Amino acid sequence: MGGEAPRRPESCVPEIIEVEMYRRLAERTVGRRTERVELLHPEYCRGDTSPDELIAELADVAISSTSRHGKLLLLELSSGRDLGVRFGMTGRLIVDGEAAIDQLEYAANGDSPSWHRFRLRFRDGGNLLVSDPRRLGAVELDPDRSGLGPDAWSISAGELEIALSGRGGLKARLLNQSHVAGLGNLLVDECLWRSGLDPARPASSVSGDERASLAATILCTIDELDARGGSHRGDLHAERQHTGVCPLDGAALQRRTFGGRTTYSCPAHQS
DNA sequence: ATTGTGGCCTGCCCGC
DNA sequence: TGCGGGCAGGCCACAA
Repeated sequence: MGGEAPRRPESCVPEIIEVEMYRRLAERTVGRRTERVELLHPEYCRGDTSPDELIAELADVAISSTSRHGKLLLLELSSGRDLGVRFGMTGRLIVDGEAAIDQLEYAANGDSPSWHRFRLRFRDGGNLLVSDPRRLGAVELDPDRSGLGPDAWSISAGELEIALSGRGGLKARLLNQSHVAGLGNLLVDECLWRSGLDPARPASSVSGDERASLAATILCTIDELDARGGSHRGDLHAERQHTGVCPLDGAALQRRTFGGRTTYSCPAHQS
């Protein structure tokens, strides 16, 4: 075996794109009525909702609509309440036995019944399932969204200006969900790489022109990677490794840590 | 108000 | 072949 190509499993860590895929899949549950909920791992119910309350509220209620704010998936219930689902780093949504990510990718990571944390059973016999090996995700009724910034998929230049105002590093601000909701480590690295901006720069040092460019890049990158199938399909992604080189100019990529997150950037064209 | 750190958890990969 | 250490893309609490 050659062993030249880096072996990195296709991963589907839920950033904004994956959660939007989950939301589209969850659309299949709209209009359907629940029969009961299975909280297969009680600790998966967090925040202000108790397991008993969750079980009671999700028995015999219809799904009215779905929405998403950043990485938070919301199922609006006919009772007027919302069911919020966070996916952490390893959460997956499966509706009626079908995953949002296409079969090949999904099979690469597999699935195990022991990872199943939460299931809504519908009266029609189908179900909505959250599978999450690491249990870093959670479900909660009426999650507080007041701390979330504007959704990255529709962020305007003005909203980005507000998000980047104040102190702090550029990457840290973009990752902080209270400033911009939805961007994760992969998308931020990809967007900054495409924009030619150094993640270490103070956020406030980004000029108006650079900000406008970054806002446009965020929108088109999300659209493009959505079309490609996920946030791990960025141009930079294959080079996110120790020997990685910039796909643009061939420079050896710089590997640093910001806020505990591994960051890859190009020292030649990101400044 | 913001950054940095550790913890939460488990799976996976690598080296021994 | 098996084992132990290190690492992981999110998020939260906490300290500084």
